[in-house]
Amino acid sequence: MTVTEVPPEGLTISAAAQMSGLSVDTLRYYEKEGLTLHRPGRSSSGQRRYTEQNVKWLGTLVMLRRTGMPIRDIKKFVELYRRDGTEADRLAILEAHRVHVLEQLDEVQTHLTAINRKIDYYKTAVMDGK
Amino acid sequence: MTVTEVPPEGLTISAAAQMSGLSVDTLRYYEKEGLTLHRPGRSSSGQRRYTEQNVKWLGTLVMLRRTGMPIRDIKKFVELYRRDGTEADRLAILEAHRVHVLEQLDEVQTHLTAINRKIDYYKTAVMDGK
DNA sequence: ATGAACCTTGGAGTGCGCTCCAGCACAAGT
DNA sequence: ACTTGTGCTGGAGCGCACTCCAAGGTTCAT
Repeated sequence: MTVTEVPPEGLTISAAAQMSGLSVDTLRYYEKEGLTLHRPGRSSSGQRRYTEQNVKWLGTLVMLRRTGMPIRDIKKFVELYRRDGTEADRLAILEAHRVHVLEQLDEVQTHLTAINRKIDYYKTAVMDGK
Repeated sequence: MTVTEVPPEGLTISAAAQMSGLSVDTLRYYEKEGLTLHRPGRSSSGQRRYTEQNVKWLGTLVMLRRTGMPIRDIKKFVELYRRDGTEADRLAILEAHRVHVLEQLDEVQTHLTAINRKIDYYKTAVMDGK
């Protein structure tokens, strides 16, 4: 039940980049920073091969990054993730992050209504000929 | 009907910083970058004095920044703002920005539901004793 | 009148998150 | 066989938005 087929021999880095919405450079950078849950395997000639599991984790990284979690915090999360019995800690991090995201959203929404007010003001001003 | 009194001689930079939620350094940086609508006046000894108008504009800058508008785009907006008859252009910029903010919000909200799902998963996992 | 607390400037430095590059190896299509 | 494309590494470079610093001036309370 995969959205897009991942062949058993794995995806090339460019394919994984396309699927995750990240750039090839970013993928290598994340790996260098230790953000991958498992490093992707290598072909006989040393090229990365991404499994479906690898790609799924990239999705998690995107989720965390695009909600504003800094690289170094993600790193801590991943390190936890790699050890068993850390479920409670992972939960704590996610819940703290959730609160953080909600605060962000709230602030942006407040500013958004101010933007809307300004837009309404200009719409009237422009309509009234300059 | 001002929220906090602004004396006629104006506020010091640190007072303006406190009111706007920006740092003193950021205030000077924004001014250097040409983000102020009007540069604040100076005391006899050359210290900045912020009027209520100045402080209000800082609020606008905060609104644009915290919704993700880059400094260089704000700069263009301010330059427009300083010229008369640019109301339609200002409106266009604000509307484009509004769309951008809505897109951002939407993406973050999507990721948020994914975070919530993960949290629910861990809540169950943790409850079931590790 | 001495010291702390504030302000000024120009410019250097920082942290973040990529992004790009050189120089090389391998892969795939024709 | 050849050419084009893709991949590898280590490391340099970049854009952004501040943030800090040195060196000095002013203000004010004790």
